[in-house]
Amino acid sequence: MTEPAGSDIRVRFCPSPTGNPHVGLARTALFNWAYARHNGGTFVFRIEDTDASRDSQESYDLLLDVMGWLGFTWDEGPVVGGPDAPYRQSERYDIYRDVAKRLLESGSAYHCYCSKEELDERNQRAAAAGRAPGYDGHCRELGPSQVAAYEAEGRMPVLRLRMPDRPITFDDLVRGEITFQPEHVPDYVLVRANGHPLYTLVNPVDDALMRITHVLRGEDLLSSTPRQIALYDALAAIGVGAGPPRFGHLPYVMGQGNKKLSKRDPESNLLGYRDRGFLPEGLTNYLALLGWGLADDRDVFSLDEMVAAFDIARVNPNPARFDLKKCEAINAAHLRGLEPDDLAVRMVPYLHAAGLVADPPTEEEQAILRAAAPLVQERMVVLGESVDMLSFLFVSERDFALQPADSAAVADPSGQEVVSSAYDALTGLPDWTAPAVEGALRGRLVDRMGLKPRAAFGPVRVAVTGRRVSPPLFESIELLGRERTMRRLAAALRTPS
RNA sequence: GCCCCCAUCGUCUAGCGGCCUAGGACGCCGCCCUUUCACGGCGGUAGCACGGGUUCGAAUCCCGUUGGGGGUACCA
Repeated sequence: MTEPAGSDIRVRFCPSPTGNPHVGLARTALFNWAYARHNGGTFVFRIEDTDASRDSQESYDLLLDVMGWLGFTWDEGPVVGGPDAPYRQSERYDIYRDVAKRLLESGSAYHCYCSKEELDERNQRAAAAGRAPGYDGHCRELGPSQVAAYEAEGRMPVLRLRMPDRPITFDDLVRGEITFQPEHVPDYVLVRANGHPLYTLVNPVDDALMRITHVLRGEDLLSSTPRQIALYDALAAIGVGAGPPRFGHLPYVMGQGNKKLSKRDPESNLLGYRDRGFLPEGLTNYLALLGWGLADDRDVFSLDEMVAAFDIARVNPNPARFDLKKCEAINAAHLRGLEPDDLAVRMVPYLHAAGLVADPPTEEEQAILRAAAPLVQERMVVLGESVDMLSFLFVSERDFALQPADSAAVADPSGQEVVSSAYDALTGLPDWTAPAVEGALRGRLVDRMGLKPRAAFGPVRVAVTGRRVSPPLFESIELLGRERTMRRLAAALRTPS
């Protein structure tokens, strides 16, 4: 086997369109994509939709959507096409039928007529006798008369691969050399009795046909690697492909406890991260950290930096637990690193979904957004939080209301006094800027009335923003404008306690 | 049962025989900054699963044990 290098490298990402795209999927896509881009190779995107009972068009659409969101552009695959089109396996059944036929003719595969019941029974007996279970090769060398007898019974055969009677060793890119003994890798089914090709056949066939050189996938597929290697060899023997690719088995992404992050686990739902307002660069950065690192002392990096440095040999084989807290921290770091104008743009879909701004925003909304972005930038972990932080700026005066849990701060007598004094202090303020507002309020409430800043500005904050926690007060007041600020202060004074 | 993979702070990890009284990050806890919340700064908490080897010397290499995970489908 010659080592493919640089631009000869071809990798693929080949999910099945079942259910919602999940985090593990994204991690596998990321590592494959980064490997291809690092080497200037080709990233092939293939859809493995041969299980009609579980696959759905909706899931397929979501897959494409999410790949675009994460920024994993593919060189060959759905939409963009390529020399080995089509890239949806459901459109390639003729190919599989033909390959299966040639595998049978070459003797690499054979028809097996054993029924499920017969298989179970023999397995049980083998287990009882202390032998390894698994297919026993019963139909390997059937004579013509035996075949005729089975057919006369109306049995329909499956197609099995004839596994070689020798150990299979491969050099895993992340784990090193791994060997399986032949007695532990029995002949397995490639094509169902009803003629439907299985994943076990179509995955290696397409890898061979698409000249895939490196297969990076989850470690759940590690033990199926030897049987696939045997198939790649059998395929090469009939002129399909050039033998097995290199394999690298990525560590699991675990959820809470010691369970693999499963598709039903809410933390695994990729769309949930987008809905909450994770940045694609934040999420991919965190995902990269699950088994890989840019440098000892750097956790926050861009996708470009990852591509430049990515090395599959430096991937850690340990399973990694998904830690939402750290994922959020990484995302927050990326959020802080954004240009404020960029942040303003990215908040729009979330504010729009909450009914606060138009999409695209009006010119006036845009101006407020740009001015507000720097105020909230270091206060957010995810973009969705912009809704609570900025709603006071966009909500109509008619809909403006104090948060019930916070309203006590202005309702009690001391609060009323503070708000009343603030109203007086701001009345007739010549220029409505944050420093001027601060000067007026501080002069009146802190210097003259002798209040602690906390006691002075707290009630004002609640009256004006509706919340005890808000962006910086004086800047917020400037942005809100004179008229709305005064109206809110006045309204707070009328608030019955 | 059998096969395969894995094993450093709570979590992600650095470490590839001496630089380790084990470094960083997240989290958590203090303190500072401060108009709230954050950001930022400083400090703290906490780990080499166990037992044998090999070696002058082991977190690092080997073997075993234990623990965890995966596979063992006419799913992918």
